[in-house]
Amino acid sequence: MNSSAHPHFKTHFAELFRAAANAIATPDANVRIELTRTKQASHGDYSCNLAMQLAKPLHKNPREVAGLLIDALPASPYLEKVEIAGAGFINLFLKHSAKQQCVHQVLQSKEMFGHSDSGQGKKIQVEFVSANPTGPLHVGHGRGAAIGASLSSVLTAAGFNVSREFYVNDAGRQMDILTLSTWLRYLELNDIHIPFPQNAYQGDYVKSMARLIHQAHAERYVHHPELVLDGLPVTVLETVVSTDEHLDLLIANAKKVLGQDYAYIHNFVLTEQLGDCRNDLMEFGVEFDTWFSEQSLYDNGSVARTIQLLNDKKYLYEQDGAIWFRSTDFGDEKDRVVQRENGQFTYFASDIAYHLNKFERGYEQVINIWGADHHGYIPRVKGALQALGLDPAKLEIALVQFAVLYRDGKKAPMSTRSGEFVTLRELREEVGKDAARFFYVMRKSDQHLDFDLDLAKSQSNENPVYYVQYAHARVCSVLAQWDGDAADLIEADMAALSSPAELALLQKLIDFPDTVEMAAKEFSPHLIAFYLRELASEFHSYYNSTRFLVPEIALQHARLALIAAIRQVLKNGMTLLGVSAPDKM
RNA sequence: GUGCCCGUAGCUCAAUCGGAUAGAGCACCAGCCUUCUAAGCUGGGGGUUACAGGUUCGAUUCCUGUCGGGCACGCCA
Repeated sequence: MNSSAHPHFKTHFAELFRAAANAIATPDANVRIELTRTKQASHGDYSCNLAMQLAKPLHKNPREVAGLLIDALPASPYLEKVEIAGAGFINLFLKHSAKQQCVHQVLQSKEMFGHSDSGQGKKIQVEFVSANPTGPLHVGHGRGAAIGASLSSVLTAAGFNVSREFYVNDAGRQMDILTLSTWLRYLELNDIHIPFPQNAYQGDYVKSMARLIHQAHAERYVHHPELVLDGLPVTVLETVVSTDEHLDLLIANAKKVLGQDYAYIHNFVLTEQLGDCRNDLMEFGVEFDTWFSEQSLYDNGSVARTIQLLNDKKYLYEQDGAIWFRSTDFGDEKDRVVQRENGQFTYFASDIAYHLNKFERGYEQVINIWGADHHGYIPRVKGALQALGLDPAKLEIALVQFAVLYRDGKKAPMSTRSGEFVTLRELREEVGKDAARFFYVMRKSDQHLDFDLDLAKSQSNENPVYYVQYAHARVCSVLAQWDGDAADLIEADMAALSSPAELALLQKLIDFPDTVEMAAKEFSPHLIAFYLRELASEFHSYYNSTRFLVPEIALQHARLALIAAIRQVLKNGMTLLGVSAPDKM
């Protein structure tokens, strides 16, 4: 990347303009040097608005400043010409040779093209998915998984030291409800029929787990129904009334009558669901470096210690028998309970401990990918970090809007508890991993995603991932029919590539590293998806207008080298998104 | 009711911390396969960037208000 033969143009030109700005003795040397790619060919390849920024402090009109800057601009071997345009833009035109050399760079760097060291090895953690292990992942989780995985890959490519983490909520009430649900299903298998609460987990996977326990342990966990229903109103015997109190009583009874066996069932369902989740995600191309247990924060005293720390700093107070954190000191709407009247810590309490733990592990930047419905939770978490003396700016919360499912043109219901949901696994099996991964990151993460199941399942040519993959397969096909060795193309002379389409393609390849950097900086993997579609589009157009296997060897090799480079960049981009790059379609 | 996010072509979405004539895909219309993969390409119509003000050389972008939509407002997780 840093070879003087292959400069990073934006950086290179920024240095030239910095020198020019200093030379004309600007009173404000702190201006940011901005270089942007132009939209129109008549505006050159790169544009700089420095003259307009300096016009005011220099008390001169922008075009005059532009003239001074150009006069002071050090010579560059890559520039064909420099022009003043519009209100004072300075447009840079690259020499053809400067563009052509990027083919060599791509073919030499191979899968590393697009990688940079701009992240400087900074330790950064991305926490995502973190779904309750109480049932199969659904298509909503899928979006967080796809965005988190792609963003992690992008950050890695941009030179960050990335750690992917899944926070396992194994300590809460939801796990108790799943444990109870499984046990009730197990009792049914033993001909003990207790009305199954509506707000318990209804899914078939609960029955499956009950069968596994039944097969392995027969009637070992059977208890008399009267004990199970102890203390519950008589009416529940006939109905499936389902209040939280009802459920909590059942859970309490289960813990009482099962004793040590409760922990066994709890652990069994947790292990089952976590294993299922892990496999599901692995098949989706999503893997984690760390699966972090919430329960461990209780077991090793982290939660109690963290709360004590907040208390020492005078951010806690007691009211109505509960312990509150004064989050309003940090802009939250109201104070929040960290320890309930019954002595139980809240989820918020363990979450504070968790975030403190993240920074204790040395991460310089932490990114949480959350569903947008959690946005109200941000002020209290950031507030807690601030209270603990940490910089809340080091925690970045990326909100992901839920995917809204459409089936037969209507919204599909989504509720884990009721069992009416489309699972991620189902989606993968029907539309394929590639389509699902690409589809999920096709739009900005803070935008709603309308997921048309019928369209996604139809395998029609409307699926955008095929368009990009097809470009890759087409290049493979051409190179397979050429009787040379692709490795030799690195030596090809690119001077023959001078048509507008070819020069535009060369510039597009040059743009790839910038796009990766931008995606990393803005936490926006969708930029990669858009880039790939644009590159594929330009290639398809080029393919239809130009023959590659032409008789003139120099021209043939130059064109083949170009499409080989395009193939490499398409593959690198698709890899970032977890999409495969097939050789044939 | 309060807070946060959003409102761009018929539909789904882009637009590089404020830049030049706001761009793609789908849909619609008209064309292109005896030539390297037609899952492709070429051309066409489509817009007061919800609305009204403000800030400045310049606003889809920033500020205020109105309208419309989403989400959140537990001693749940």
